[in-house]
Amino acid sequence: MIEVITQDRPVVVDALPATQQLAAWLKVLAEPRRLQILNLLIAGVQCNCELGDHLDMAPNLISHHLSVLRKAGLVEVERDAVDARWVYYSLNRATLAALNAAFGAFFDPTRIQPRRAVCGPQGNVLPAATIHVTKH
Amino acid sequence: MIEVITQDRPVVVDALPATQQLAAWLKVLAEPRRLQILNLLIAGVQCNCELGDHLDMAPNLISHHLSVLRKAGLVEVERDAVDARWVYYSLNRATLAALNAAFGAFFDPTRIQPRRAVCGPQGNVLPAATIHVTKH
DNA sequence: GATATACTTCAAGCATGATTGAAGTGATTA
DNA sequence: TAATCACTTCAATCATGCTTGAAGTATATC
Repeated sequence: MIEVITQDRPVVVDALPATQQLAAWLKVLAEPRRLQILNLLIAGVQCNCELGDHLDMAPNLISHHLSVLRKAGLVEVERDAVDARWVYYSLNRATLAALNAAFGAFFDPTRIQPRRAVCGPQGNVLPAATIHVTKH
Repeated sequence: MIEVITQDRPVVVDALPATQQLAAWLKVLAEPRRLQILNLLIAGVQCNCELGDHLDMAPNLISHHLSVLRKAGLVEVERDAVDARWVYYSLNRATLAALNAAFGAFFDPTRIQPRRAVCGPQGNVLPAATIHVTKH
């Protein structure tokens, strides 16, 4: 826990469970192929083979990514009642809702505070354009 | 581009710019320390040294992560007008708004389509609980 | 039972990127 | 001008995890 002093009372800028949970979800989502898989699941595509056809990926790789998504609670698994060899994946709407809530809470524009001049001379600030950007 | 057939008209499930852009942002955000840095920036903390104090990180590492955030357009840089040795980082609200919009659009619950039985016998589905989970 | 199907798990190889210490840059002060 | 300060860049190490091919599992069919 880190405390930042406001006018007269401390505000907690937690290093915290909520942020950690969001970080864990983002790590799972920060994979282009997993996002594509989610995109297909959202569109109603559900079996390993068809996901592979659409994304041009080996079935074991699809299986791996689906496993990661499943461990994160984002997708669920079912087997076909007629022929149980077929496996269908679907979205976990509750987790998706929690994810949306966590993301929205963290990046809520109204949370943004003005600069606190804790270090530095006094904090009169130059426009960004005047900065010397080093080229290499 | 991938086309999925709905009732009577094709719906584009693009492999697409919007998803690619979101994936790029998520990759930048999927780093616990960067999320913590953003969290501090949101709380009004802005110079490298103080971020380092709060997060117990070396200044060069902070600098590295801030550089990644800056290249993603999420933060901006300014130098102090009184003493230009001090550098202040702040959030780019426009990019943050675009990020929120992209995330919200991708994970919009109303986008979720019901299963399309394209492969598999017919798609009568068993509850997830009946699945045999292999242990090792 | 033997074979086929749909998928999963395992055991590498490999690439990306976080981390670290040292050197470098720009600005200020003595 | 020399020294200091705040920060950045560089080079190298190291860890995480994606990817791939092979082997394994569960289910269904012959």
